[in-house]
Amino acid sequence: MVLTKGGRRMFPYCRYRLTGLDPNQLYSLILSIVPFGPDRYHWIGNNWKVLTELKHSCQGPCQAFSHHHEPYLGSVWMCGSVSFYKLKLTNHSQDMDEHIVLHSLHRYIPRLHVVPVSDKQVPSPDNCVTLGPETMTFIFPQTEFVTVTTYQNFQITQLKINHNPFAKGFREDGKNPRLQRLSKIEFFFFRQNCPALPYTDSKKLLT
DNA sequence: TCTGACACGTT
DNA sequence: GAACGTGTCAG
Repeated sequence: MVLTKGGRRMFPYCRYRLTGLDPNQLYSLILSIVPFGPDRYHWIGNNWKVLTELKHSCQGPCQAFSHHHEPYLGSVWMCGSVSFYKLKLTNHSQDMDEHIVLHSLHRYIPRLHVVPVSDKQVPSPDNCVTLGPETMTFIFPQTEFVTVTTYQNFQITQLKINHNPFAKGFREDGKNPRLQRLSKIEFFFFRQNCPALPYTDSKKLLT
């Protein structure tokens, strides 16, 4: 996931489908992002490798984000999928916009907290949700990610460009003149160095 | 490694 | 048309 000073949305974002809730009970949904470990990683070769094994965690307290629709009855939450697309990540430790502050080049994993809420304790800016003993927490290992400020892996970049509508302008079938100019430069460079391979392979070699 | 300006696309 | 969300690129 990319971190920026001003906050960057997660993509892909966390989306869940809930079942088994009490249809008549109010629930708040909280997403927290916790460190997978204290280690700092580097992209070396074609893998993430531990660069430094820190003896003491440099992470702050657990970071949490309330779903923007809340609280709702269990029957409402179970109607469809629940998305946290509005959640933003930042590496700015002094962030004042309620984004989740993370450290670059670290591994994290999101946790979903389903919090039963009584009618008398409806959350508000002055009354935060508390994760009590009745809170149900779910962790999905496949949602683990590494934070970066600059993409390290071309395949991930390409995956995001192909699936994120806001990055449509960078798709190879797009009409971005900037990309077309780069393609011509790459093609020229490729022909000078490796004229036997087709053009599509040259782009992989050069990136 | 990180930042900010930038062009382009979505909402 | 404005605000916002993207990856790129130069420094």
